[in-house]
Amino acid sequence: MTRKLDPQNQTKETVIKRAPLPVTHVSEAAPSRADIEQLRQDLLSHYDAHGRTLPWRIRPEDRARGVQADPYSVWLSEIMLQQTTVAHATPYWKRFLSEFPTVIDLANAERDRVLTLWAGLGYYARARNLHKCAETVRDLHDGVFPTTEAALLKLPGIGLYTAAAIAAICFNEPTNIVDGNVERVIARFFAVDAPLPKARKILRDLAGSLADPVRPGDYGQAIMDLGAKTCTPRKPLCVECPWQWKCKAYSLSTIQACAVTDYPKKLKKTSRPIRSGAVFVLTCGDGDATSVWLAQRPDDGLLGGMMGFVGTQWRDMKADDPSQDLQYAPYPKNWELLDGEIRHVFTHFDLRLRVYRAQISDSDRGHNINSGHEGSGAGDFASRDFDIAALEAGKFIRLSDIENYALPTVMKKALQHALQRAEL
DNA sequence: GATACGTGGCT
DNA sequence: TAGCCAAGTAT
Repeated sequence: MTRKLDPQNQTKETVIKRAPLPVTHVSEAAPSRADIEQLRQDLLSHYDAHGRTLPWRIRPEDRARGVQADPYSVWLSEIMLQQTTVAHATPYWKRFLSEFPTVIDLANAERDRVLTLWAGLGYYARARNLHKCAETVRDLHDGVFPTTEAALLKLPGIGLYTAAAIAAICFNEPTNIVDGNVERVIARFFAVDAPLPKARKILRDLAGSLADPVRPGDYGQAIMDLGAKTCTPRKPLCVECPWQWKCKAYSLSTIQACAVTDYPKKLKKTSRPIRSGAVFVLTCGDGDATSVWLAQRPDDGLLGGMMGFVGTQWRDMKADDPSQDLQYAPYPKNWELLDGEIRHVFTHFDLRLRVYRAQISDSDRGHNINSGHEGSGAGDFASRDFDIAALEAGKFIRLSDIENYALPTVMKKALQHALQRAEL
């Protein structure tokens, strides 16, 4: 039996024949062939009996009849589920599929519309790549998803995990599906002492040694389910685990040498720095006609391509200087610094955001905002030069229409803050 | 290989 | 509260 389970590791013939397990990292030798067969069977039986019904999965009875999943909806789910919980992603998946029933529909959509539907899901590069990927499938693949792991891997936003998952689930290719769940299950099963993230390669190889080539998609989903529902990060339910009989961490835990949750070992994360800055919420009109000034952020970097309020840079607390805030205002006006701060957590920093607010009349709007070139006076804030580029990129958006714009959560918080404080 | 990249839920 | 975690990818 020749099969490739790892696109990064294709030089050798089979998965079973891996490099010898490094004794320093693993507490026990690899399971026997017979054990591996038993483990596969245990997991798949467990999956057939208890597998979750998720909307992008085909139903068990259809699966039994050999029906294959739809690559478009599986791909959509896999991208959305990257670093995201099922509960959070599911409503988005339904909305996307409803508005874009096929990959062609998605490719033909405006990117801004895609970003709007994605708003709130986070990691917005996923949405930009999602659209790019759909365009690629439309333009380079006749509107049909490629069917191999290697070809899928070339598409934007599809990495090692997603390519393996789609190829296995939709096309029955015997790939090695490794996500965070699998890493945890495998680290416990083999009691791998090497800490994450350095242990990735070891865990990947160990995972590949167990992966089932006959039902690769079911196996992959089964082991991910096992990690999500049974072999959970905090309180694993070893009592119901089909792999308990061979699990090294469980075995060690029964002789009180360790707890199952000691695995996977991981390096301590450095604490998140705190950054701060300010945003300016400029409103125009009132009541139902209230509009706010929003600009599209540059395509690259944080919240790339999303809409947001104009503001200062977000800098390390120590480098942030509130006395300079008004130089970044989108419009010369008597800005009110609102009480309180927005707090928002990003992956790599905590943000504290001051919110300024000002209101302009419709006459101001017509006269100044759209021309935006005055500012020759000296010293007077009301006549300074302001950021014309930011102005030209922005526009007034009706609050009643704001759901049609790609506003990330941090900006929604700022808007809420400004509107609430304004009422006081 | 390390770092950038969102958000919400749970303890 | 503060930290951890969730079906990772791109650079």
